Amino acid sequence: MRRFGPECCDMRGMLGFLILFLLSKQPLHGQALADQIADRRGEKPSPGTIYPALKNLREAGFIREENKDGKTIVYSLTPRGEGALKIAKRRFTRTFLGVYP
Amino acid sequence: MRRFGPECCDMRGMLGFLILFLLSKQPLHGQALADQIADRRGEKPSPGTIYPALKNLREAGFIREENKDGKTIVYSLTPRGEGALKIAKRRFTRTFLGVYP
DNA sequence: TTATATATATCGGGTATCCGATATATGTCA
DNA sequence: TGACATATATCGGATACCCGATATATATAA
Repeated sequence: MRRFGPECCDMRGMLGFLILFLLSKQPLHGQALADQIADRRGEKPSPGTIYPALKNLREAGFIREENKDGKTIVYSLTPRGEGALKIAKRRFTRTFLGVYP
Repeated sequence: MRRFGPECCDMRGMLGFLILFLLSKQPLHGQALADQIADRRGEKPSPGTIYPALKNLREAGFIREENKDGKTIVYSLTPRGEGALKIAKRRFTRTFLGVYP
């Protein structure tokens, strides 16, 4: 099926970026994160999507488990994650300059 | 290798969107398009990337060959492509709201 | 306690996406 | 004319990305 960018159902590479951005505004646990993404995209990422993505970001040293409160795990950005986000945002802005109305 | 979004070397799905957006501002041929993308991203998409992407968009009815001038082929948006871009831009804006500084 | 709902985790698999290499055609310059 | 650069095109291959299904653990309710 022919797709392009944000019209299609998945993010194809932008999910990690979006997660970092959302966590930079507010520490969240996995499900709350998925809910916020659902609000934006219109479709909630599946568990098989969100948890591996969080794992990758954690292994990359970009996020950490802030609060393991019983069932939930709250994630927040590490200093390294903040740096990576800053670079990514700059690149994102340059790449998509003018797309915003 | 661990990557996320626009920090990595490819766009993973955003390329078609970016092409549509650039062509909506100005009809371009393949190489000029690749050069504009290079200006934004910092890296020029390879021929094996840009031409299949254009082919997909053309087969989807989003762009057409406007001017076949000797060696170059100038592409521009069709009405259908404009409609698709409009939807995609709305979705993009919602999804990445707040990312721009 | 038992049953149910929620949160996290992982694995297998499908596929879109992109690149490198290569090929063809056209234009340009000596 | 020949040599070379540019533009387009396609193919094979690699892999990143995401989903569906499933599993485990914890919390809550009956």
